[in-house]
Amino acid sequence: MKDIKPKLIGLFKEGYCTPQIARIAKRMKEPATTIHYNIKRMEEENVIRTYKAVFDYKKINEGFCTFVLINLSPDEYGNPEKIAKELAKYPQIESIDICTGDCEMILKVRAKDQEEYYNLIKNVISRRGVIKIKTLTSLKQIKTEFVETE
Amino acid sequence: MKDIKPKLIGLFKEGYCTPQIARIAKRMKEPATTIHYNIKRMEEENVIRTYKAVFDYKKINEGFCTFVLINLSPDEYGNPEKIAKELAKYPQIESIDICTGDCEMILKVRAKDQEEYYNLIKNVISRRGVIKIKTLTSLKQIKTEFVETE
DNA sequence: AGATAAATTGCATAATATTCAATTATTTAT
DNA sequence: ATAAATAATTGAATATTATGCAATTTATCT
Repeated sequence: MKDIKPKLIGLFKEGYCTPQIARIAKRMKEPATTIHYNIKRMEEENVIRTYKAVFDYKKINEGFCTFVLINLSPDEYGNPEKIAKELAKYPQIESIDICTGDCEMILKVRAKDQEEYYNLIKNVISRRGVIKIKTLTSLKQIKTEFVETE
Repeated sequence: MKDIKPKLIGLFKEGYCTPQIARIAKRMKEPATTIHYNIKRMEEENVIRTYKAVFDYKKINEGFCTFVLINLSPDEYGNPEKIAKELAKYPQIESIDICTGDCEMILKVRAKDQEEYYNLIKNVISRRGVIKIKTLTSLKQIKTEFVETE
């Protein structure tokens, strides 16, 4: 048996999906060509970045979700983006934002469990320039990526 | 001229997309029927919740992004989900999580600008049961919904 | 090991996206 | 205000792609 599921999940996290033009056309009561034209324009203008899947993360072994508030040392204030872009490579990190307020950076992280998260903190997130980390653990997700999770 | 764009954005936020089976099959060097079978199974098992678009939010008038840390009054600790589910109706709210740590609930919000966000705080997020709100404003988004942004 | 269920696959067909050319609407320049 | 140019809409034809089905292989259970 081939282990297709993990590969599919990988591809679907960032793309490999496409709009359902016929269904949209029916729903909006417009010709499919009109819908097609408008969508292609939005793609060309980069209004739409990608089409992707949203998962039940518990079911794909990413049930442990946290928000990580990060403080940087003053020497790093100049280019927080350098650190951010390195972190972006890690597939457990759903989002990265440079912030104002109590912290300079906020991550949303999805790991298998507390242990995997701990390793991520130890090996990836803790690094020169990061002087403080505060974790808020999600106990229950009501909505994610604009999708209500029942 | 028809105003198709906003309607498309609404549909694409939560669905109206579908996997590109042929492209995945080519990429993974497997027969399309095999890919099809595996995807359908993941859909039936609700491993995949939906297929959707990811936007350049600045370009769709949702450039003002914040994380909102919410404290609830002790009387509401019993069912934070009630409030959460009411908030979930609002399309500006990308995610809602019930948390441990410094707050009981954390939202990710995308509004047009500070003014629209202010109105959301006043009219929607502030309500009986919410005793404290702290906003962290995103200055720059490096990654969102698992997708690196530019 | 044999029986049962699950997964993989090729082929045929149905559904869908895409191209193209023509028409209509909108914007720009004079 | 009008003409010219550009952008958006559309239907019909075609090219791609998903899907259903039956056969085969692989895995699971007793």
